[in-house]
Amino acid sequence: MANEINNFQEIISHCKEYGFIFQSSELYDGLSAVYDYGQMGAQLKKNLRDEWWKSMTQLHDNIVGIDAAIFMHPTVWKASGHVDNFSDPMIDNKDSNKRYRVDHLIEAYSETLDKTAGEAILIEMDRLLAADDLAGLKTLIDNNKIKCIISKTCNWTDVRQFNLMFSTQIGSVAEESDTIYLRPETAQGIFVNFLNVQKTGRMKIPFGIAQTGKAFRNEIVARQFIFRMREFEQMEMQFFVRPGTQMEWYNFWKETRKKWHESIGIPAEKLRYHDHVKLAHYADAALDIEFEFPFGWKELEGIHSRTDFDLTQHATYSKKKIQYFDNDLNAEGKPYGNYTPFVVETSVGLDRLFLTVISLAYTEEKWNKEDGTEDSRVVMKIPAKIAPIKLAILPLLKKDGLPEIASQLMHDCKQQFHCFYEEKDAIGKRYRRMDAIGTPFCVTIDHQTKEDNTVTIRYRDTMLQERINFADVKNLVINACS
RNA sequence: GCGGAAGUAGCUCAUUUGGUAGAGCGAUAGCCUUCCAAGCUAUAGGUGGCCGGUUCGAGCCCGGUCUUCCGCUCCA
Repeated sequence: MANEINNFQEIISHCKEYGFIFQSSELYDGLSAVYDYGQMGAQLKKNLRDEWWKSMTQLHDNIVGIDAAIFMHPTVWKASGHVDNFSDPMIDNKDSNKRYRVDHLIEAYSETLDKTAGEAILIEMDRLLAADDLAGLKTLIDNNKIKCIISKTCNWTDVRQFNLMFSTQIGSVAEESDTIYLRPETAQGIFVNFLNVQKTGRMKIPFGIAQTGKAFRNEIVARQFIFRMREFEQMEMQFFVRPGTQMEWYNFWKETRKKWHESIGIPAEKLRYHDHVKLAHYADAALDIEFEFPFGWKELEGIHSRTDFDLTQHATYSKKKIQYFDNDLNAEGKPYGNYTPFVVETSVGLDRLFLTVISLAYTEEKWNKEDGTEDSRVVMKIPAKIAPIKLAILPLLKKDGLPEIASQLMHDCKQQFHCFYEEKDAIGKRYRRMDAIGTPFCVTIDHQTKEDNTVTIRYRDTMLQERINFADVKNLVINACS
C-alpha cells in the first residue's frame, strides 16, 4: 500500500505535467480544494460525461435529461433539510480534538446547574445565537469554565460558523436582497421539476430524470486531490416509481450502475458495494458503489432509495400538490390512482470517476532494449472510447511529401474523432508523448506509404505496430472507440 | 479544524557556518535522421511562495500569511 500512496503522488504530478488537472488559481498560490481541468482533462471529463449521458438518456426510453440552474429558491433548501442540518456554530477542544455544536455544549452544561442558573445561561445563549455573536458565545463558555467531557479541559478554539452551503445575495440592493445558496447537490433541481417534466414529456411511471452539473460544498477539510472538492460535478438520475416497488428498482439500479462502470473499463474486482448501516433521514435503503482508489476503498457512486421524502417536502413547503395519477390496473383491476411517487437515486461524482479512470490508467513500464540498456515509459492506458485524443498522425520525416500525406489523413479523420498532428522530434519521442496523454493509436507515414498506400499503426498498450492500408485507418479507430 | 513537516526554473534537485543563484531533464527554434525519450547548435525561463522584521548585507535567522504533504478529526 505504501507504494500505491507514492504512486498516487506521481499520478497527481503527471496530471499537472500533461495538462489534465491544475490547481485552481495556481498563479496566486492556489485555492484549497478547488481544481481546474486542463486541455487533456477537460476532454477526458467530457467524454466520461457523454458516455454517462448517452447510457442514461439515449439508451433508456423512459429517462430524460434536464439541466437545472445552480441557483434555486431559498425555500428549496429548507424543504430539503440542508439549511437546518448544515449550518451551526461549532467549537473545538484543542486537547481532545473533539468538535461540539455550541448549543449542544452549553445545553449539556446547563443541565448540571440548578434550575435558575441553568435557565439564565440558556436565555443568554439564545440571545447570542440570535445575534450571531460568536465571540460572545466563546466568552460565555470561558466565563462558565465549561469543560470538554473527554479531555476535561477548557482549552477551546474560537467559535466558528460552519455552513456546508455557500451563500450569496440575490438582488443588488443589500437590504432588500435574499440570501441564496449555491446548490449543495443537484438532486433538488430534478425534484422541483418533477411535474414539469412529467406533464410536458407525458412521462409514465416508472421513469427517470437525469442531470449532470456542478454542486458546491464548503467542506471543512478537503484532501485527496480531486476526490473531495468544494466545487464538483455530479451525474445523477432520479427514478420515480410506484410506492412499494422501490426495492425492486433499487436492486435494478444497483446492478445496472455497477455494470456500467465495468463497461468503461473498470475491473469488477476493483468495485464493490457498501451498504449504509446508518441511513440518512430521507432514505429507506442506501449503498455506495466503492472503488479501490490508491488511498483505499472509497465511494464512487451512491444508490439511494429516497422514498417520497423529497416530493412530499416540496409539496408541503410550496403548498402545491405533487402527485401522479397511475392508470395501470392493480390486482383488483382498478387504477392505482393518485400517489406521490417514490424515488430511487443514482448519483456518481464525475470528478471521482475521472480520478478512478486515471488511477487505473497510469502505468510505469520498464524493459531492456535489444542492446541491453534499460528503457522506460509512463503510459496512460485510458480505454479508447474515453481517451481525450484518439489518433496521432505522425509523418516519419518532415520532408519528401510525407507531411502532405499526413495532412490528408488528418483532414479525413478529424470530423469523426479527435486527432493530433505532430512532425517535430524523433518518432520515439513522439510515441512517448502520446503514451503520456493516453492516445491509443499512432499512425506513422513513411516513404513506403507513397508506394503502396500503407501506414504503420502503433498500439499504445502493447507498443506493437503493423502495416495497414491508409484507407482503413479511420474505420479502425472508429470501431475501437465505439 | 488540530498537530507536525515542507515551499529555489515546467520537473528533479544543488548552492558547507548569512555576502545579491547553478546543473540535469524538459520546452522552443534550426540542422541531421527510414519507426520507440538518438545527435549537434542556439534560445527562452527564477524580484528564492507572499508580506514584514533582525542585519552593513537574508534563499539561509525570526514573525505572519498562503499552499502542499503526513497524522488525527469531520463529512456527502
